[in-house]
Amino acid sequence: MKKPQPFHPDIEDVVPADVFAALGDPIRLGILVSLADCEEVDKARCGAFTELASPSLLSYHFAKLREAGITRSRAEGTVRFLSIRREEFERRFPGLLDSVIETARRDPSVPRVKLDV
Amino acid sequence: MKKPQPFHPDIEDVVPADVFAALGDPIRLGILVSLADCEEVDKARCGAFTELASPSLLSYHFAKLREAGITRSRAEGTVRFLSIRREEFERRFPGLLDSVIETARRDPSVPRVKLDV
DNA sequence: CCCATGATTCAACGATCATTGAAATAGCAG
DNA sequence: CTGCTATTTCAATGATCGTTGAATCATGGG
Repeated sequence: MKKPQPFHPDIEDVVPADVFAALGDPIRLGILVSLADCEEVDKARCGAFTELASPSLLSYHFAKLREAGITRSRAEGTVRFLSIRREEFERRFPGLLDSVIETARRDPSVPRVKLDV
Repeated sequence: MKKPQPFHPDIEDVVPADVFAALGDPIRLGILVSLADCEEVDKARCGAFTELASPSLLSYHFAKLREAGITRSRAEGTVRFLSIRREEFERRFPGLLDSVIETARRDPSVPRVKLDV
């Protein structure tokens, strides 16, 4: 059986309160800024975030971000790649993601991971 | 005994994850955009929000917004006035509040109240 | 002083959350 | 097929959340 690609909500179904709820956790903000700071777009493995939390907890947080329409997760072989749904999200909530990322990036309370080689 | 003015966190102690958590509820977003759309700045009574929820539930949500550093609450006689901590918040998280409010304002899922006379 | 008004506090509830560790799954390499 | 690696799922936990309704408190007006 093929491993199914995970569920991604239609961006139009995403609602502001759910987005903010998903952002309301330091680990998830850490995942987001780490992704945003990653040069190699769409090349961030899930396994690269282990400094932030245990694998199973990461999986939980990945799902939260994904279900809030913020990130996309693509299975490729045994690995999963994570990326931000930039263009779609920008269309849906213009300007929001940029200031969220800027805010999180500036703040030392948000944990980080270096994703680039 | 004088009714004590409620607790407001030092804006420097406010952390992004807590801000987003506070924004992660439709009623609280509704309070925020209603405040933002109010012409008479600093003149919004707590009691003007009863369309959004019961008094006790409103009180709960007011506290969440206040403790996240987003709003200010000033007791004056038997009435309490609510306002957004605009300047302070803008200094602490430049640009964030504007795009949050714009996002919430644009979205029909966020309930609203008409505060002006 | 008593009462009405505006608002908060409290106790309770079920629901969801973040976290853990163990088990399951899928693909790849031998 | 066998095992190895990357990741998710599941079951269980305690904590926090959103909501309700009753009780409380503070203030101003009669």
